[in-house]
Amino acid sequence: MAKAPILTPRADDFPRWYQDVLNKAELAENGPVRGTMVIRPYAYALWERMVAEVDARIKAAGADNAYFPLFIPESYLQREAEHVEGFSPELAVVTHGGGKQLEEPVVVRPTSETVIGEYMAKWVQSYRDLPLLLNQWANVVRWELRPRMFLRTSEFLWQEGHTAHVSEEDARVYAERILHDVYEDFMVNVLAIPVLTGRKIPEERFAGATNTLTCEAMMGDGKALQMGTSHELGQNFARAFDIAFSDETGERALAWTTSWGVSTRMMGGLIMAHGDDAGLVVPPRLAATQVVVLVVRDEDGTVTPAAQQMVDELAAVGVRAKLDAHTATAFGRRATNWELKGVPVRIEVGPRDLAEGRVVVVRRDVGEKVPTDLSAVVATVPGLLEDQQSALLAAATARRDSLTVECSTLDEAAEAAAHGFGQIAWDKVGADGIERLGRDAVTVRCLRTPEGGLPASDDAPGTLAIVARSY
RNA sequence: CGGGACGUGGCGCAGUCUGGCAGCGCACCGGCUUUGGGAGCCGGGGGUCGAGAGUUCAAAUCUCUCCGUCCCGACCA
Repeated sequence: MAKAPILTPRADDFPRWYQDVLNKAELAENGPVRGTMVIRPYAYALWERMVAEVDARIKAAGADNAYFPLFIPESYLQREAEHVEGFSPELAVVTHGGGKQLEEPVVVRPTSETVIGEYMAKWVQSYRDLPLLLNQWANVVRWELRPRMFLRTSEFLWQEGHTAHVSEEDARVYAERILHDVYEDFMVNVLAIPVLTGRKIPEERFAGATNTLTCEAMMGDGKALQMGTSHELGQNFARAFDIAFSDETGERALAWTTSWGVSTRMMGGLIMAHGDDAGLVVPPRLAATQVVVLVVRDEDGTVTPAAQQMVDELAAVGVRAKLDAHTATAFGRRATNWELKGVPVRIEVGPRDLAEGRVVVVRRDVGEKVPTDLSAVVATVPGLLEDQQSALLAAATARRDSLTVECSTLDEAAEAAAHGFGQIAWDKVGADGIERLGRDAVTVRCLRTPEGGLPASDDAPGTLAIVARSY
């Protein structure tokens, strides 16, 4: 019997599908204040996994975690002209505290370049203090006109790295190292999302940066999502906050700084990159729960212990497994719920299976059901998880590539962006081209060399532009 | 911030045009029967109809103001 679909089909209404997934998979809901978001436990567990994986890579890149305050003196923001101009429209400003009007308003951090710059200036005296490599996990606030859960909320969680270096070259190399070794590596190998790394055009640069590098991913509707950025800040913040040091020759010099971040926006990317009409699809390496062992029914009380034993054995070989023995709820509903939540592998165990010495193993991505001998399950699951991990990346890559069109005119590029990405020679775009594409809500997502590398400048010869509609 | 749609138990909606006891499906609670893809039957509980003001004997329904949500455009991770 045909049931009404649980989720609005993606092809019918993608934004509605996204909302449905958030609700039905119990990921998040709106907070009481416009633009704020409550992250529910299942989604927060995924975020914690992202944090763990990204944090490990940041530490491997040599940065140390620290924490800087939520409140920033308004005057700090004003020290860097472009920075304050860029962020003013979206600042939350506290004017009262302790029942009195404050002498100087404090802003709730939209990002922490300014406070951290102030302290870097204190901590950096000598070239021997450099590079100074800091990171913090924090919440930030940017008042949003048009919030969308996870993608653009007024308050979001992120990681912001801030570094200071002796030379422009060192800063550039480090910003690129973060882009590739931390962000791209995490997104490709853990999130199974193929990202295009590239250089932002000046209009899309971070306020106060001299160069912004980005990871751009394609979502299920063909639109682009900026999943992470790494900025070269030149000496702009060093000058504003006097981050200066004595070099080897005793000369006083200004440091070169970088900053870089990824946020809870990645949750939105995860949902929209892999999700299907049955719900979320979580790549196994990310999944907080990789396997759910589902007791179909258990009249005589023998099935649940067998299932629990399987969970224990899976845990013993390093698989994050969970037992679902809530047999008061019908089997079909529970199966559907785990699919909504995107758990990579479901193992169904019922009395019939035990009698036959096997279980049914179901893969979330393709829905394939494989009867498997009880004795072989624990040994096959890790390989199954890895297969699914690579299948997700392969599928996402194939889809992106098939929706990426090489174009030779702006009209072709705009047409390509109606469905996916357009690739066009950057020198064919220019200011007029940006205006032309903008009429179709298409923007330049990033610039790349023909080999997929990072262009050394905004106008390097041969540079290609990736254009798309974007979130 | 402009254009459009919409706010009615937790979720999805009808009722609004034409004012007259606040309803339906799902979810929730209890009982029995069930359980291999969204269980069935019986019995329950839950809503100041987004907020405020106005018109009226009477407002979910008419008028005004405000707030919020979603979609489309200008800004962002």
